[in-house]
Amino acid sequence: MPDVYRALGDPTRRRILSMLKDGNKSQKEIVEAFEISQPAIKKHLTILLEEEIISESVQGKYRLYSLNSTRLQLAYNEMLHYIEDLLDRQLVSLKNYVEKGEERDD
Amino acid sequence: MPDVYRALGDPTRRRILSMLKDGNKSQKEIVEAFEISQPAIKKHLTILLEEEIISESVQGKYRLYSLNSTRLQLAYNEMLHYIEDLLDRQLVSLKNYVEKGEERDD
DNA sequence: CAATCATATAACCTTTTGGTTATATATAGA
DNA sequence: TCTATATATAACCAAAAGGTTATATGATTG
Repeated sequence: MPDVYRALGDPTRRRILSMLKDGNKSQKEIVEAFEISQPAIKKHLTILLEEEIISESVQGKYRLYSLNSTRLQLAYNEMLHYIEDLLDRQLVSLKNYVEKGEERDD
Repeated sequence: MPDVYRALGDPTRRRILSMLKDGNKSQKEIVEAFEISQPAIKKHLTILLEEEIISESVQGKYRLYSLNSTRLQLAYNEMLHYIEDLLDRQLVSLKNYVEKGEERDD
């Protein structure tokens, strides 16, 4: 079972994911958006692929990366579950929070 | 700002948190519940304390640990919010999920 | 106060993580 | 086909993470 925490545990990887939110990106584009080397980026991408948080597709000489929404949503649910269980009855405003998050406010 | 991903990123630490869900525990009790050494547990506790996910209170020769629910919830909200932001419009059934989770089903 | 029990700390080890540079491979185009 | 460009891989490095054992400290109790 893939480890979401591992995937999201690094700030560079979170920045990569945020980039992909705005549409698929080639490895080159990602590399150019950071100050670290291409092999370093490649390693982060490999980890994100391993944890199935992103997907890869080959297009000519380019590699395109995209968010794996399904997996992210699973991760989300997994985390929700875990914290729900932890906080149990003390979980006061989570439903509230999500509702606010989606439709902004009451 | 403390790094919640760091605190929650380790399975042993998540297991410790799950233990504390069932009531406050002394360090000794926690150590006994795991197969690793007391100093190893102590290190995990220190990290959780640093990130303010748990609190400590001295009681005689014991150290009692308890969940810091507020902080824990903030931590998860931060992570969940990040994922929400990633999924943005694609986040279809989150509200649904939470509602079902809370009031069972339709 | 001596012994015991719970916790703290020091020193050390191995593996993982996140990075590097140098170089190989593969595809596209002139 | 030769060249330029995109990506992959190898070899290496330093620091952090997660663990160990040995030992010190501090509180409780016989």
